[in-house]
Amino acid sequence: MDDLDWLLLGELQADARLSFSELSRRVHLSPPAVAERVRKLEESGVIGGYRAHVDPRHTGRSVVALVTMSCYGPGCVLRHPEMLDSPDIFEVHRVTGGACCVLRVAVATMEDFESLIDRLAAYGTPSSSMVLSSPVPWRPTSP
Amino acid sequence: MDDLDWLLLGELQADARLSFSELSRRVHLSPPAVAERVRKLEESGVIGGYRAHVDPRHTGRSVVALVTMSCYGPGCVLRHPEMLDSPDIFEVHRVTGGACCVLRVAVATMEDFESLIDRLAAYGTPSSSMVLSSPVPWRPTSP
DNA sequence: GTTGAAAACAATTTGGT
DNA sequence: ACCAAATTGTTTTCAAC
Repeated sequence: MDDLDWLLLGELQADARLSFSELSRRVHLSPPAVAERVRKLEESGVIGGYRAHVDPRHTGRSVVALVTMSCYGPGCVLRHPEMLDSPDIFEVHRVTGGACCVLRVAVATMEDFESLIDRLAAYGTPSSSMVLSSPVPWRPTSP
Repeated sequence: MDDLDWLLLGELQADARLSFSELSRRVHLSPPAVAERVRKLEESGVIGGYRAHVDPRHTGRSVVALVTMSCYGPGCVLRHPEMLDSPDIFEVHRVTGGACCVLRVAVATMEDFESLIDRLAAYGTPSSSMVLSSPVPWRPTSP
């Protein structure tokens, strides 16, 4: 991971669809050199994939929330992956502190949200914070 | 947004580097049709960009946390964007509830984390949950 | 890591249903 | 809205260095 790798990572984080040729122009390296560096970044796991980013709010999922689950023991939602296998749940993070995990969820309506919370409540105590806006929706990893 | 659009979104969320030709094969549509549909998805904002996903933990940032900031009034961190302009802060979400915002942060060491918390404490009261693991690190948006 | 050439591939335009 | 065909251009991938 030298400066050149970070340059490539920066470009690909900003636009994952850049061709090796275009990348080679931007970082002033030959296309084969770029291809091999990117391949190594992929194989080493630094690049975990290339994704089109879809804003849930642009697809009818206008209710976004962070749901903190307090549930320990055998009933904990983390021990029931089928519950977490919902298209409404976009991220699950196990955390330290008074809660066991934090979920990022996005649904179309408050009614859907209520129903999701009801389902989650079977495993523990959900505590919800509605996301009003995201001043920093995302930032690239940099050195 | 019909079924075909969702099919395309699914493919591009799984692999943003697919060519229009390859996409056209997968969804059984001609390349020009795919190109125009994707262009429309981009222009309408449904596709917000294409990003290489870099796992911070693979780049030395092994300390990941969710930091909840309690700070209201003129001193609130949300009114000081320069504070949020840090390479250690990857997401900022304004939320309802007892807190004003939630930050996803990733740093190399606990020492770095301590220093970040110290800086944040100038604006309000940070409450940190360390991310132990992410059972669902990410899920694509689907209908 | 570079260069240059060959082969493969992809994007776009056109004309049409 | 879509397809097919052809053109044009680009990208990738060899090889040799």
